[in-house]
Order: sequence, then structure tokens, then C-alpha cells
Amino acid sequence: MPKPSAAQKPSVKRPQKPPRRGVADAAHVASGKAARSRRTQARILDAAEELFSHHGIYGVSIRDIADAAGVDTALLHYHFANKDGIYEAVLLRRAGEINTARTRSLDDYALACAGRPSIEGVVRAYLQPVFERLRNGGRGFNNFAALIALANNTELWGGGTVKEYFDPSVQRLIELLRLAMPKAREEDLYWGYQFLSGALTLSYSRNDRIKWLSHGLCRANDYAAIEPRLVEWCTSAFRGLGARR
Amino acid sequence: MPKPSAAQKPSVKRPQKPPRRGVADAAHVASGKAARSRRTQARILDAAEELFSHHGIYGVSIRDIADAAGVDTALLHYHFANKDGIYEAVLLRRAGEINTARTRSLDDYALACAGRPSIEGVVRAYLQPVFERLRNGGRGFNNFAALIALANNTELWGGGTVKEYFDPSVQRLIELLRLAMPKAREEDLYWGYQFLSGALTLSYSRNDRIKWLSHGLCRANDYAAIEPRLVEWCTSAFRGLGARR
DNA sequence: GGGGTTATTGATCAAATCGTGAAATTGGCG
DNA sequence: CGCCAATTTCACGATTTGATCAATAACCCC
Repeated sequence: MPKPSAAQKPSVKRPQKPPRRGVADAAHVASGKAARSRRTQARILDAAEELFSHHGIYGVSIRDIADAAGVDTALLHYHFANKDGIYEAVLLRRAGEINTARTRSLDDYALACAGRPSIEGVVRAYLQPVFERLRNGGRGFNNFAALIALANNTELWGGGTVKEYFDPSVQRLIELLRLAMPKAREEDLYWGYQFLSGALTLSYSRNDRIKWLSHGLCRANDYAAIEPRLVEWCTSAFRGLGARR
Repeated sequence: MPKPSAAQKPSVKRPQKPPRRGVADAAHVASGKAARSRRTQARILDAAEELFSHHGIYGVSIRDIADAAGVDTALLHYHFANKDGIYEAVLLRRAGEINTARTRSLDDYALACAGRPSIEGVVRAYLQPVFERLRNGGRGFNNFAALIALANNTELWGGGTVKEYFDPSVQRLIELLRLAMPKAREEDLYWGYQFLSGALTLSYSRNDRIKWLSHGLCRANDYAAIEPRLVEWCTSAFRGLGARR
């Protein structure tokens, strides 16, 4: 059984993170100790992200990550204290970015529609940032997404820290949906989000069952096929829900 | 990293399962060696089901299961060979039952509607058996469902054996949907199922995020609230999809 | 009621796991 | 250069984990 999880070793001795370098050097490969450190941390997180997304947090050992990243296990403890620390760092690295992008996308749409949002517009604005990254974000983001899918079906849900990044963008979504369908009941909006979320989550999970079911007609990670269909799917569904009373 | 998983120790020495008792004694607590054995196996599987559903397969040790079931670890090996064996036994115990129930429910509906199924009828018939068990099946079935939700977001998907129980009922669902919406494109039917499946899956996962998001208005395991809404949700969505061309 | 089979236990192993502390390396800076 | 701190490696200990084997207990049948 997994230990009571984190928060049991304050790890006082660990040194502070180095301050950001004064001069921003992003063009070519940055040199210097701090930059090098940041790069190895990123390598570790990349490896952990990939492994976690495949086998879950308990299916991966610290050694696995260290080997994949090409460093010693002690280095992981040095940078991230313990396994939970690595896991959390993996999630936090991208959680903020994607959710501010979501919120921004929704805000942009709210502005563009001049206070009269359509269901389709809202749904599209909410989904667009994720799918854009799924298509163009490289393997890293796809691993991250698959990991989110895994964590999403657990009570852990990333140890509780991550949800605080995701919640605001969802609340913004609900707000706009409320505007778009004023006759809908409050609970129904949340249930609608729940159903949307489940469908979205399965989309970027590592489950390719649909390929077998459809005899190769559909592939689970064919995001170009999924995005318009999911938008349409949720739009119809919300519309039926909003028209009910 | 998890081992290449099962299929590496033929475990020749393990004795055969005992033959079913000649006399069926189901009314009161069955006595006899075979019955007792079956009961302890069930206790083990119950414990494993619960633990796996919470922490995933790699988050639970054989000792954890043995302790929870109140037996020695060696007994688990005796009955199920190894850890993967336990996991598979947990899944197989209910996978067949629920899916034949699903298929039967769909067949019944197909008969009742006299070859002219409605989208709503099909969706309802597909979902009804699960929700009935989620409401009345006791904690055991809920644990099982949560475990399925967990496994569903993995490429493992239960080691590959379980899908063969699930697939036929899904194919039957698709067939009937095809009848209900003859103008729909083939791929869209499968994508629709994928979205339905994701929403359903999240419903019985252990994620209660919706409770927080809705400030207590909705609770993730309020199946009485979910079932009618999910039926309506998917019906509207499929309808929009079927009307498109 | 004893013999044989099945079910269950206790003791134990080898490998894997997380984590630590001391040593070695690296780079920045006077 | 030569010191100092941040980074990285090496070697190791304590614990957990999956699994096995012999020994015991429960049961059934003759």
C-alpha cells in the first residue's frame, strides 16, 4: 500500500533553487551552471512524464526515471526530494500554462461575442487550446495529457494541488454556458461539464480501444478528427439540455 | 517498472481447481471444503477489488490484500498463482455478467421496438444495467466499476482479456444505433460511442471533483441523478450527429 | 476413524525499492 | 589560479515486495 503520501519529510537540508540568470539567453543552448541544472531537471521531468503516463505513479520506480533520464537516482532526490515531489513537479510544469490558455481563450471569446455567447462558441473556445497542443505540442504534451487522464480517474487527482490550476478555467466555462443557456438548471450545467470532461479525458488517454472496435476506422489519437466532432457532440447535448425548460 | 507482466511462470505444480459439488446448496451458508474455499476466494477478490480500485494495481501489494482478507499471502499464490492472476480474476468475476446483461438489455429492446429503435431507447437500454447495479449492487460492484474506470485510461486495459467481454455488447449497441440513425456516417457512430463511454466512465470513477466545482450541488456518485441526464445528454448528441447528413 | 486430498499457514529468499550521506565534479567569481 | 557553492555521482542500509517450500489443519470418503 502506498505510504501516507508526501508531507512527512520536511527535507530541510535541501538548498534553494538557483535564482534565474540575469541575462536571458534562449536562442542557442544556454551555458552556465543554472541553465545546465534546469536542463537536467527538464530531462528528468520529461522521462518521468512519459513513464508515469504509461504505468501510473506506482508502476514506475525512481530508478526507472533515473535510468531513462541518464542520471543517478540521488539526483532526483536532490532536485525533487522524493517520488511524490517528482510527480507533482511533472503535473505543475504544464498545468498552469494550459489552464491560463484556456481561460484566456474563453475570455477572448466572451469579448468577441459581445456578451451573447453561443453554446458552440463557448465549447469550442474551451477545447481549442488543448487540441492545439495535442496536435502541435510534441510528445511531451501528449504524455502529460495521458497522465492527466490517468490521474483524473483517481481520488488522488494529483495530490490536490493541481485542481487549483484547473478549477478556474472550468468555472469560467460554466459562467459563459450559463449566459448561453439561461433557462438551464444550475446542476445541469455542472453535469454537462462532467460529461464533456469525461469524453475529453478519454480522448487523450492511452486507450485505443476504438481502433479495434471500429476495425481501424477511427484512431484514438486522431485529434484532427476528434476536435470538430467533440465540439459538435457537446454542443448538441448542451442545446438539448438548455431547451428543456 | 512493472515486469513484462504474467505469462512467464507456467506454475505447473499448482493443483487443479476442485470440481463443483454434486449437490447445490445455496440457501443457507454452504458448508464443506469446496464451498469454504470458494468463500475465501471471494473474500480475497473483494479485498483486492476494493484496494485495486483505490490505488491501482501497482499501488497495492499482495500483503495488503492478504491482510485485508485476513489470510496468509501464500494463500493468494495458491489460488491465483501471482499478482496478475488476482487482478485478472477480479476483473473477470464481473465482466462477463455485466456485459451479457447489457447485451440482453439491448436485445430485449430490439425486440420490443420491432426493428425500429429510437436513439433514446438504445442508449437507455445500454446504460440501464450498469446504473441498476451501481445503485443496488452493493459496494462490491461500485469498487469494480471504479477499477474499470482506472483501467480504462490505460493501454493495459486489463491485460487484454477483459476487452473480449466488453466488445460484443458495444458492437450490439453500434448496430442498433446504426438502425436508429441510418444517415449517420459509420465513423461518427464509433466516435459517439467513444464520447459516451468517456462520460460514463468518469461517472463511476472515484473522482468527486464535480462536488467541489458545484459547491456541493452535484455529487459524483449520485447515480439517480446521473442516469437520466446521461441518457438525455447522449440522446441529444447522437441526434445532432445523425441529422447532419 | 484412518488415509488421502485440498486448503491454509509460517518461515524464508532474492530481488527491488526508496532514501541517505559522503565523496567527487563542475562552474562562477574574486 | 583557487576558493566556494551548486550540482552530480558513488556506495550503502533499511524496508518492502513477489514468490517458494515445507509443514500443518480441515475436510471427505471409504
